Amino acid sequence: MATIRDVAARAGVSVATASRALNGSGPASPGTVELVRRAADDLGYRVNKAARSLRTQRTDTIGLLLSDVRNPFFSDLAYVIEQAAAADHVSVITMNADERTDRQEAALRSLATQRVDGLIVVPQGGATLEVPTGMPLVLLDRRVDGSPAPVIQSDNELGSRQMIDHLVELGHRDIALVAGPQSSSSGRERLAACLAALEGHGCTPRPEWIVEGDFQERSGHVAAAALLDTTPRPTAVFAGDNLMAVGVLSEARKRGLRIGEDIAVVSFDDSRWFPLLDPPMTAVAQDVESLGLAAYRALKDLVAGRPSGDVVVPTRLVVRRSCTTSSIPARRSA
Amino acid sequence: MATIRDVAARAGVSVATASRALNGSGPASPGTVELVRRAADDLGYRVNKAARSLRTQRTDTIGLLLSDVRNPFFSDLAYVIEQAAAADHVSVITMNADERTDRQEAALRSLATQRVDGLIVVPQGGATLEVPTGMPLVLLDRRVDGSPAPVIQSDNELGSRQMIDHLVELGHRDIALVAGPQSSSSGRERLAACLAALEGHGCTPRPEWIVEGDFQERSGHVAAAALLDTTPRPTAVFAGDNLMAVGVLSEARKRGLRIGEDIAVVSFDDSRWFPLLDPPMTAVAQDVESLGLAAYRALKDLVAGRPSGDVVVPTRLVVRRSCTTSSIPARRSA
DNA sequence: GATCAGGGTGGAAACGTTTCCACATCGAGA
DNA sequence: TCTCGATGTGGAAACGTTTCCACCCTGATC
Repeated sequence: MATIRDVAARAGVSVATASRALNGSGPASPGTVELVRRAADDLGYRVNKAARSLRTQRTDTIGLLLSDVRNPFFSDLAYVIEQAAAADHVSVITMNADERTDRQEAALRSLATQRVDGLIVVPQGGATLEVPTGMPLVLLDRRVDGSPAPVIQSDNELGSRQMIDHLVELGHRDIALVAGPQSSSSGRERLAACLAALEGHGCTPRPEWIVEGDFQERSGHVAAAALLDTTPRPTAVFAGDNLMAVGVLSEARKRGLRIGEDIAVVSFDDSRWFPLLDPPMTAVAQDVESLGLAAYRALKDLVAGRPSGDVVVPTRLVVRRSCTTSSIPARRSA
Repeated sequence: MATIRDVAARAGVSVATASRALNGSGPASPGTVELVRRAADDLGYRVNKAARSLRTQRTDTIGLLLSDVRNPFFSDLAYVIEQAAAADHVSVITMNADERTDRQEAALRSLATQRVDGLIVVPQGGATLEVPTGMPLVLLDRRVDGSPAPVIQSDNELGSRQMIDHLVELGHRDIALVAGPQSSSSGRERLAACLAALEGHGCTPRPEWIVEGDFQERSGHVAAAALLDTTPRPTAVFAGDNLMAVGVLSEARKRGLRIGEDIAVVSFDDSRWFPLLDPPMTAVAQDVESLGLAAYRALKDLVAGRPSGDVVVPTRLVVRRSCTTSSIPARRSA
């Protein structure tokens, strides 16, 4: 591959001049610029990022550490962030923690040796986030205690309240919660907000109606299996993310329950698939576009040395048909 | 951040020795190794990849160019490939072409300046794939004419035949096809195989029953809109990927058609969501794990200078309930 | 006509590694 | 005792950039 040396030689100028001409980083006569550009084109020259990084101490690359790429919520976030970064000619190295703290550590080590300019992390609960000191860091979707990094997240309190209010309005009083892992802030916040909202309506759930999952589909199954065997059975189940909702849904189906009639199933987190389910699922939609853009912008600020703060993005209730009222016992029909 | 110089100083050895000790790349006494290791640990030393790459001409990074991360088929592939690479301490830079050729070009340019060790690409149809000469390259899911790069893909011929045979066996004879873009090899192969299979059964479809989409959800809507207005109406629609199937499904629903009763809708490409749809969708499942691993292994071979060849991964028909027989006219009940 | 400002240019250092080469040490074999 | 090979070590070059600095012009200002 051609180096800047080759380009300079072909253009008949020095390496220094070639560099300035290509980057516009210093004085260079229009003629020279043209000459160097042409030489670079002819040779198919592409700057060597490793060499540039070594010299400039920047990589024009950021790290994105997700907890699960296969969760559409996160893959959509990755999409938005990658798009925004590409517009700035910044590359994104996406890694996966698979909801595991050891993977998170490994990924962070790897990102550190890459000397990425900054990091957007969806942190694993229960782990201390070991990031090289001085490395710009933005937390996405979840917070971690004691970290000074800005946090970009949905308004979990609002979203939870919207859904609980909706359910109660429909007449539900026996509402079960499949919470996210309580080691994660989003899991905690959503559960707490749901409980507070329920409390406000005077319908505190039975303890056995609160089950902790891990944001993955399997745990939705397991939780539903436990929940649906209780007597009395709850009339509605609110799952803490889209994957667990899917788990709950298929477990309920397997038991022959008609969703939306025998029992309501709803989800925090919307999904493009929800409108097509049987029946279409009511959900609290997160504004993925805003979340991703805010995270990228926050990181960009940090990298540029500007201060940056937390962002809370509002949620929106999307009512579909997975919680019609027919399942509700008469006592509440008043 | 500590450099190897600092480590060497702290361990009281030369830089050269420190490097050898840390990498095991040359002779070093056990005592020295221990000493250097400890010094590195104390300092929290992480090798600077840019510097290493500059010297070694390797980056231990590969590029993965996808056509659409938000398509679960591809995000699952990304997951598998990233996992496999991580086990080798290889990083993956994932980029998105968004099914657009200009984005593909931009991404390839960017990947070239990163000097990735190799490239796994899901190529856009209709574009010539400009990859730096000598750069190891593996094509995934789709082939491109004239490229000598190994191709890893599902057995489109088998999958198409499995599905057509199944439909015909159920009594369908009026089968419509929402094909993938004919600029992509997978789109072409699947359509050709479907037509051949239909021919074999003596039921060549009417021209208006063959519609070309672009693998995205919207085009499924559009195709279905056209298809469902024809008279006679086809009794079954076979979509070329999971996203277009979703589009067809929701369009059909919007028109009040009962899927699996009034009309059958099936898909090339399975999805974790398909079992939950209304009704659960019959699909040709691709073996994503095998595809991803094969692609990574092929690239690894190429990077190591070993030859590598095409891989065709078998598909599997997953029968659910989106194509029961009630929609089929009597003429075929014999 | 001398001075000055500033644009354009080239030489060379520096970034942090790895690795080639030369050298020293040591034990074993002649 | 001398040589030899193996082993461990350090110096220094090289990878491809960017950027500091010094230099040479040119044209304008005094």
